[in-house]
Amino acid sequence: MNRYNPLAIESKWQKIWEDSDAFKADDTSKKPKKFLAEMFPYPSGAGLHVGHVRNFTIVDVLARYYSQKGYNVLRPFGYDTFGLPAENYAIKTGVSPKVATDTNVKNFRNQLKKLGYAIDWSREINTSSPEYYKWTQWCFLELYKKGLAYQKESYQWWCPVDQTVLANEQVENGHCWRCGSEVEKKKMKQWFFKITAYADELLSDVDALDWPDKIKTMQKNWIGKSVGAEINFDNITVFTTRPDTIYGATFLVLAPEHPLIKDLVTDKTRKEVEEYCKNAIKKSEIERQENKEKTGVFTGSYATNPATKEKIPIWVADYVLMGYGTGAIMAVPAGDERDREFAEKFNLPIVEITKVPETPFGTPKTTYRMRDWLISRQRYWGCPIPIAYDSDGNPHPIPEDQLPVMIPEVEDFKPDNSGRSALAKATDWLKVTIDGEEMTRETDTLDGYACSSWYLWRYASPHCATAAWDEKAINYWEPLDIYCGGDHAVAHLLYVRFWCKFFADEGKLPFREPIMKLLYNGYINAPDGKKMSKSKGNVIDPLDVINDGYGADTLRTYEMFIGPYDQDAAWNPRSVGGVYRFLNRCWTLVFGDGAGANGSLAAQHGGYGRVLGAEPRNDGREDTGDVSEPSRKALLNKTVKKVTDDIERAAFNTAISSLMEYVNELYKVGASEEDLITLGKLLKPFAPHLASEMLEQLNADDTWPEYDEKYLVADTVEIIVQVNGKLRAKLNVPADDLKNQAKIEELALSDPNVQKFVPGKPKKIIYVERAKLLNLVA
RNA sequence: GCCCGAGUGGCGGAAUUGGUAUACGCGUUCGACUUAAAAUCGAAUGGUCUCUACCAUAUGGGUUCAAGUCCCAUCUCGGGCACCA
Repeated sequence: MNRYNPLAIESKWQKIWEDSDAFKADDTSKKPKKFLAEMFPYPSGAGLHVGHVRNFTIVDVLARYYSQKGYNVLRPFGYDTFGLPAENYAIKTGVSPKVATDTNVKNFRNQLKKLGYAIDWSREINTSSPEYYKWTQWCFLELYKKGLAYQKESYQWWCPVDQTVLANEQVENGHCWRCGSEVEKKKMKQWFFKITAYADELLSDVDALDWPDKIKTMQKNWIGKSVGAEINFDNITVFTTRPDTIYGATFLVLAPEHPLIKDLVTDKTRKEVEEYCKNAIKKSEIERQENKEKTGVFTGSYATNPATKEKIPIWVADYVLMGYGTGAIMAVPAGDERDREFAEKFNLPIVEITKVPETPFGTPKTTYRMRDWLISRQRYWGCPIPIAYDSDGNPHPIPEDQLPVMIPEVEDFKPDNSGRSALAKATDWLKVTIDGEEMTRETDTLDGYACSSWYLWRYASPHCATAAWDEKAINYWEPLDIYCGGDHAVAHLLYVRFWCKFFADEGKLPFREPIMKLLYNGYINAPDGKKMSKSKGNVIDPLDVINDGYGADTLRTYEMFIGPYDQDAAWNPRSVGGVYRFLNRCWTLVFGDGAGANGSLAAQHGGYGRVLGAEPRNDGREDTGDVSEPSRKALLNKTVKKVTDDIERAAFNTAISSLMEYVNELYKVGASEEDLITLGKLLKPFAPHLASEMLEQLNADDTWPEYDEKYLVADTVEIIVQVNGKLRAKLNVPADDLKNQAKIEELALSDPNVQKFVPGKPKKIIYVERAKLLNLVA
């Protein structure tokens, strides 16, 4: 007896797709293009998890849907391979990050193929391959040439025991993640990208994007535009958004890092102020957050309030941040809660604001919360910054013809105790000659987000050897039509917009926004509703689900059925079984005993399938295989419309539920060949292997079915009759009568149940043809 | 603290423009098939109640012929930001 055997069907089709390069995108096609991508993954040693599967399947459903619809689809794949896990693994085991990464990529690729994704494998990219990072370095130099990559002294986490720089995520509650000792801040020269140069445009262009409001709001808040004024209090400039409250300003507060403090202290206050500043600067942001209790010291100096002409004291406090505005504020305790708290603690005057200045004060000024993007990483496993220093310590770009600056092979991957990455251990590599001058290479590498800030453009021409991206390919494919991911709401999605605007200004991209539509998917949690984690032992391995016998089609369809794509969902093993049952029913319709082992149902039954009559019913009900042609057509067309509309609006869960309804109905009324072909086509984006098998058996292609409006209109319609908004009767009338309100009213009023609730003449009658509803007000 | 989002059966969820609340799936129950079980197929399944009636979409108000959907207030949960002047 035939049985649905997903694993056999899936390996068969995966081989066919692989052998035929089935998903290769055509760079010159005249068909309309669709370019879709997921946020490319960091290939961890653990392999794919169910969250990846959700993310990638959404893209796959859309990619397959659009190619079935006749679009020229580009659906590439890549790996974000630089990063700390590989480096830490290397430090621990001595295995080179390159070797470990290659293994992980290979594993990911095999797993992706087991899921049947419609990926154009000829476009695979990998950010740690020299042919890729050569162009990341080129991007850096473009920014450098325009002054948008620059160096600045900045504080960096430093572990005094390990003698090493730490990344933010390696600091846990102010302690080194490895040795547990308290970390310090160390002032070091660091590279930055001047993203703030684009703050205004990044903000104003957000609104027009077809992105979730949540992400748009987060980006806006992150950029954090404030319009205010700068006002001089003698030689101290403050920033305020409320210049109108200046009559209430009773003291000034400077950030501990403020450069003027040293000039303001007196012999009496110097020691105390210096001590305070030193401690405040050393404090981590976490500590500043934890301790909201106001602290501060008086500098000993006074400034003049330009409005009241009064002398007001100048204080230093760590609740004022050097990185925002001017690093100095006028404190208005009567108007600002923080200033009030500070004034109360230190007994400073609180003066009600009785007067508003007649003329606007100071210079209008706009500031942003967003800071420039710190890109220096003192790490080995990253893209080397293509810079060298001359004997005076001045930076020079590595000439373009010397790119890529390759990552040197080293034995020991630990950063050294000078705060430099392991690159500093490659002594030969460090030396470089530029224009005849011997120089020393930069040992910092780039933040991984730099590598992912341009990969979407590389996808258009991933093997282009003469440029980061080929102009023709960019013009054809870009910008990206649909991007899907569940992370990086601000960082990556802001950086890629920043680079896009920069390269557009350079004339290298013909658009100013890189991503037209964003689908931001939710997480998949463990069956207990908690986050999956190795330590909790509640991880569901997607490959286990496949190999348990459910197969990739069930896994994919289940993850699309689990709930709205943008909401978090908990894994439910029983529901996986339900989806498997559904696919099994689909299979049975075409291949089951009732369908006959050879040939389609239509061939066997001369038009109508089932299944019908092939097995006698044993449930005592009549076979309804002779259901009328119009109602059969109505069902089919209704389903095509529903599934099409649902995929378009990314409602994958309801698309699948309407396919389930369709199948349930076909079991009752029998399936025609057209029904089965339509089912196969509609099912293919979700369960491509099974659907391909069905369509092959039925001798059909996979073109997306069209629906015909005329079949959606049934010959009879059901009218809802309400009394005072409550359902009291349902009327079945010929469709033509929908226009005839008088007749419907008459029918409704003659219904005995309606008469019970409407004893006399109704006070008011509302008829809504669109909703097929009549409401009588009694 | 501020800014978003959400709250619907035993469970996941559906209801797209204010118009039949609970689609679809899980679970449960019953039936068919079977020596039996599994699988499969069919039926039932919000609550109260014998009466096809009343009550139910977090809570309390409101607007409307009509509210899960709109407005106001409250509670709970989730996410983001967190001394940004």
